Amino acid sequence: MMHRRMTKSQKVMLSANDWAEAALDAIGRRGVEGVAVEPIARELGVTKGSFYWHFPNREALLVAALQRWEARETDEVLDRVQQETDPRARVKRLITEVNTSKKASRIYSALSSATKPAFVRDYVERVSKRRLDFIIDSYAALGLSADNARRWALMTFSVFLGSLQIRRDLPAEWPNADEPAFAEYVRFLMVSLMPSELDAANNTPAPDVPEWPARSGGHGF
Amino acid sequence: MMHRRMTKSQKVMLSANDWAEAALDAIGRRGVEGVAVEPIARELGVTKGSFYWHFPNREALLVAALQRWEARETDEVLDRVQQETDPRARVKRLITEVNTSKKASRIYSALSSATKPAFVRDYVERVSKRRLDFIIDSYAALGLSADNARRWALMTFSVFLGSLQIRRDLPAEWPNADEPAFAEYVRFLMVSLMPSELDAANNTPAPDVPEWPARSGGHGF
DNA sequence: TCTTTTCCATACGCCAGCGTATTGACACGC
DNA sequence: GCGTGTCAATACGCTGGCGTATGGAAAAGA
Repeated sequence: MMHRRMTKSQKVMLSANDWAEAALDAIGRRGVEGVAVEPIARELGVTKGSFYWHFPNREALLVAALQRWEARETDEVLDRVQQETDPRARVKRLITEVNTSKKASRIYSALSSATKPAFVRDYVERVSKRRLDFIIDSYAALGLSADNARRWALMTFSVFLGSLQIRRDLPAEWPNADEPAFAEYVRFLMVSLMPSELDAANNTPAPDVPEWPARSGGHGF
Repeated sequence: MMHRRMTKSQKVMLSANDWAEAALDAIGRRGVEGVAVEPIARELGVTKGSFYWHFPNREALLVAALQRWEARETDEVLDRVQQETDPRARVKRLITEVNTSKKASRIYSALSSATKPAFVRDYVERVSKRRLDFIIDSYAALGLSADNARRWALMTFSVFLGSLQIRRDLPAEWPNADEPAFAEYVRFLMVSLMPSELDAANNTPAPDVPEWPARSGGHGF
């Protein structure tokens, strides 16, 4: 529901949110350093005279963009996954979520590798921690101990983040969502990232296994 | 073996490699955009008069830094892992390699999210592909089919990349290398990222498993 | 000794982006 | 109509980084 204010002889009036959204887009396309007032103004078809009415300076624009990002990455994304009540379905949803919104993943990685405005790291840390905690809770809901849930969650979160990076750095190696190889890989990951019932029942604090344990079943049939 | 040329009254003379190395360091600390001639010159204790004797422009410096990076990330790192002949030991080495050289991982992620000099993506793609291919070969050496080796390798590479990102974005959530939790997590990953002998024997092109198969054994005892 | 080469400093012009100041155009209340 | 508030254009100074031009000092040959 875009509530565009039209005035000045049918020309679009910009709001602070429009600028924040454009800044987020710039982060995804050019990185945090690419959030420059005058280039974004050109993209929006105005001059920076408009910007400095809505914001005091560039840093305020970055903060606004980061607040929007944090809200979206928690409320929206997590809510979408949280609709799944079954923890297994949650993990699967998380995996398939990798292939949605290439733009969102670019923003995430751009913010992750950003260093210059120091407060960016705070937003990244909060969003990342919320995601990890959510996965931990999902595994805990399966009956795993706290330590085991944390281990599974760390691995699953790593797969999630790593998959985003592979899809960007090696797009040719990543199966397309419409190919059968993609569905096969998702099923493969589900098997690998889901503990068995025995794991849930046997909650040892440390995996007291021999060095290279032979695992029976699970993959291959 | 640093072959430092000392002249001009005991002042260190810089070489092109010194500049390239400083540029790599700048990439890790400030990102690709942070590779600026004059700031690096200040860090090296010289002026840009020195730089423009060794390089024609900033782009040449970036190319030199990227060439050094590509050489190091393939020859050195892979050779270190390749010394392990056992494919299982290779994967374990790769996992523990996550916790070494925080600086190298920062460079990797900075280059991954870089967009402005387009040729950066070529270097990232080549290095990433070599790493993935190496992991694929390692799994293939276990007797897996090409498809299965690729699936396992994609998952392991994802875990590797994702772990680097978690260690940077959520350092508090990542176990320290000296804590017992780290060793436990490594063993956990080894179990999860290693196919069983049954998998190697049963090379079905697709994991023909039920939706949520029950896996027996492996974790928890 | 006296060139020549090597490496660096200094000074300059240029451009892009930040932030400010000022003005202007339109909408709306009265 | 007339002020007032809202949003944007224009013009300006400032800074930081790029690239060039030129000079200079030390080392290396001759």
